[in-house]
Amino acid sequence: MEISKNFDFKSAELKWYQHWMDNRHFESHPDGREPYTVVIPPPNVTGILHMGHCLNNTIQDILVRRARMMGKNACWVPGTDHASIATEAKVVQMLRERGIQKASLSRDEFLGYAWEWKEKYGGIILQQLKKLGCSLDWNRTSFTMDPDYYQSVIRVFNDLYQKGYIYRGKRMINWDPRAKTALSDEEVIFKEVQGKLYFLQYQLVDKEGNPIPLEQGGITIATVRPETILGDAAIAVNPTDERFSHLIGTYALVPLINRKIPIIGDDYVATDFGSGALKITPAHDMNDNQIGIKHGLAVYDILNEDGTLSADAILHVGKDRFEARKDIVEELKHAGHVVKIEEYVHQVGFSERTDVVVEPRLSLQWWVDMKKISGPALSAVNDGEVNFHPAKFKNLYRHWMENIKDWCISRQLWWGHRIPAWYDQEGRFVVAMDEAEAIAKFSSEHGINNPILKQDEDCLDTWFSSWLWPFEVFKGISNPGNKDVSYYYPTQTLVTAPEIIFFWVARMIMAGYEYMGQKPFGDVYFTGIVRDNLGRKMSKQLGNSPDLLNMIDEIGADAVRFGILIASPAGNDLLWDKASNEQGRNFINKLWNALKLIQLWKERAKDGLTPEEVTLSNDWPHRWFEARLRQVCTEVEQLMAQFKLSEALKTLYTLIWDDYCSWYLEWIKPGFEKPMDQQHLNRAIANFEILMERLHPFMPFVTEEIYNLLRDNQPTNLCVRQMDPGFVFNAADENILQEAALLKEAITAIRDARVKAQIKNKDAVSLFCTVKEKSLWTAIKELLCKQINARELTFTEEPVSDTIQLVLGADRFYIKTDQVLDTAAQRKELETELAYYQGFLNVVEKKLSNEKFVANAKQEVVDLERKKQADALAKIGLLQESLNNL
RNA sequence: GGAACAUUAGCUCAGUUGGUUUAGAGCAUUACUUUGACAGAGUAGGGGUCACUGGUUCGAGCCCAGUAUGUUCCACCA
Repeated sequence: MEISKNFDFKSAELKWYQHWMDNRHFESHPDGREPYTVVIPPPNVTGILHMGHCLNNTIQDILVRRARMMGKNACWVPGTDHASIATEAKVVQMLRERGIQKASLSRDEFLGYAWEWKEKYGGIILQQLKKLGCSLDWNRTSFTMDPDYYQSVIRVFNDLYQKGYIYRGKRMINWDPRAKTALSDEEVIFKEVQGKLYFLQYQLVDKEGNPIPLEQGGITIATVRPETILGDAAIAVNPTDERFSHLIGTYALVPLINRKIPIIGDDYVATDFGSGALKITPAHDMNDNQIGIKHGLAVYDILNEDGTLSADAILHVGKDRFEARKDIVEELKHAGHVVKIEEYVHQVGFSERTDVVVEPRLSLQWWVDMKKISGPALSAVNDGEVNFHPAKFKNLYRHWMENIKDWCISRQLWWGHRIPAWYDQEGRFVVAMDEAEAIAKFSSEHGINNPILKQDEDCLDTWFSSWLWPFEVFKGISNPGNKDVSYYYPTQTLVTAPEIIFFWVARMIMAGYEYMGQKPFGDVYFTGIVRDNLGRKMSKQLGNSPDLLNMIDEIGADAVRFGILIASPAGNDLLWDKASNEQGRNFINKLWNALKLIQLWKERAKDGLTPEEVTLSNDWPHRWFEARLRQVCTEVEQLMAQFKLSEALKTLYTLIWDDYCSWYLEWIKPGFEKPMDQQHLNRAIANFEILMERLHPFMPFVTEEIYNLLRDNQPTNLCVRQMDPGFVFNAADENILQEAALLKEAITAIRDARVKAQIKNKDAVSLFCTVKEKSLWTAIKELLCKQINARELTFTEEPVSDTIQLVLGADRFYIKTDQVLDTAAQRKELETELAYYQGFLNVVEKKLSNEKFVANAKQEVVDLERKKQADALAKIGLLQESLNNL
């Protein structure tokens, strides 16, 4: 059968993915087998595939495919996340492009557009995962706003509220003035900003408001946000600060508006920063708020939700906060309050989603009391119920969980799960599953018939739905105890990015224990962050993120999978470079060429060759390779168990490239134009099949294609071939592996000697040797001669003159050739080697002559050194002898 | 400011409880080879005071202390 020159990945990818789908190989149903369940970290419904997804999903696919081939019932659940803020922002932008303002739409109209948009563009990313070869069970595709899922989120909210774990409270939150929504702490990114520190003097007044002359002590405060003085409620000083302590109990006037505020003492104030006196603005600073509560201060909320100044500010009402800052500085200068202005670098919080400066703001929001549900989740990770890979994330997790803060779950958005709380006109509220239930509840609680209630306008934080993902994809809440959730939950492995350990992983563990009574997954594998070859994070702004789909199109999915994985050390970020794709492509080419050779042999194969026709009369190379194969399979198994996927792939790469192609196929290769023995061929094919089997989870398309061609396109599926669990390394293999090491060493050394003596490959030589293990060398001498183009191998006890002499371990070889030998070069060669061993011997003997070493070291260590010494001495002896023979 | 982790060849990394030939791999690089699966190949070589300074030990890439650099997380003193 004609084989194409190269692997045609384009047609193979289409063909095999379709074939696997047609044969329903990715579908899973509960049965008697052990399940292996993985839920995909749901990408944003609006997302498109990038390098991070590529890494993450390649890893999941490897785990799932491998489990499928190891007799497990593998189930990988796909789906998408509604991603409230990100999606709403995209819809708003789409509307703006069409000339529609969100503010002009009703909630229902807006949601109509949003759903339309979601149906059209949502889920593109899932189609893209197919290109990568991901073996997801597409029948199970979930979306966090599917009707059942939506209901479950509402149910969980109701349940937590009833348990008293959810409350409504006015608290300082991070406010995004562009998105006009609250942000959780995790959604705020602090950046270093060059700003100015303004030193402002406040007039001191007595209790009645009469000015105290400045000579007796005005008070200077320092601030980076001068506009917030309009919200000042006090000035605080440290009670131990002698400069100011006498002022505690007196008053100051806020510049420009002349509000009388008290001067209070609080040891929170640092004496060595700024002026030593701190203005307190309870509505606009987290710490000031705490101090305000402590001292019972008034609250002046000077900002509107869009970041403009409110009526409470008195001045500059309606002006943007940054405009107001500029203007107020001018006014303060004018009025003589500015003492000095210093350049100042400080950290400012920015919104992760909109990148505007976040405003700490007092606001009425819904909260989850996390301490109530975090306990089991903390001990689960501490006690190894849930294992993190790499383990270093365990510390991070513990630290966060032990200092966990309440979770602000309301978001001022329309796209998402609407908060199931209903209010009457007086602001009294009930939490219920729906409006009817709300009305009933309200009536009975407040004794009002047919109350007029209005549902909360806000939505829940996206993560408040995705924390239910591992069980709600199996309808664990909407249909409790169903067959699927009982079978598949808890899932086995979660593969995700370390950035969302708190957003998502921790919360899933909490929800798992709270609602299923057990952990959501046994292992969490944290992938690294994909960076470019300069170490920069890949991002749209930098434009350093390659177009993944283009790449797959250009070089093939298998090469891309290989490329990203080989560059991905366990537990580290990976610096990805296009060159690693090329390594993948070269590897595929190597596989393809091995296939071509096998196919060529198939055409020339004959049964029952005469002994003269069979190149190898014994099966030594097969026995060796099969031992090596078992050894590597065991290694790979161990590496996979530790989630060292990259190393597992490297190990297979070496096995295939070096052991199978470079050694094994060469060893069984018949002479030029000689027929191939069918028995040999069969074993080579069987071994090739096992290689493809073990490689398949990593590179599914090319392996499936080769496997089918090896079987001459009989209907087979590598995809669901079952790995033999008994195919593991055993001690009996050790012997032949060592023999092979000797043989390889001899071949390499003799080839090297030939090259150095400039003996052409086609010129045959004669080989003589003095060896210890004569029986071994007798068995493999034919093999050796073929590899180095020697006419024959003759055993001898005496030195052979006019030859190239080699010392290999305790054995010695003589290469006889018709060519004139360059004795000087040979001498140099031997002398270099001699010098090395003498140096080595020195080190060993130095050790052995150290009495303390001999006295203190373990006996086996000393024995080993003695053996090294003996070996080195023997080697030196042989080398010197060779030199003398020259 | 606090903490965690890292620092081994040009690059990316192994190096398992301190002794396993005077430190390994892949990629890159250099020289040579080359017509029978594969130049997208083969063979060989070069390249490292294992960040630095001390310490423990008969013995340190590995353990301890400190220093430097980097990454990440936490906090955010106005």
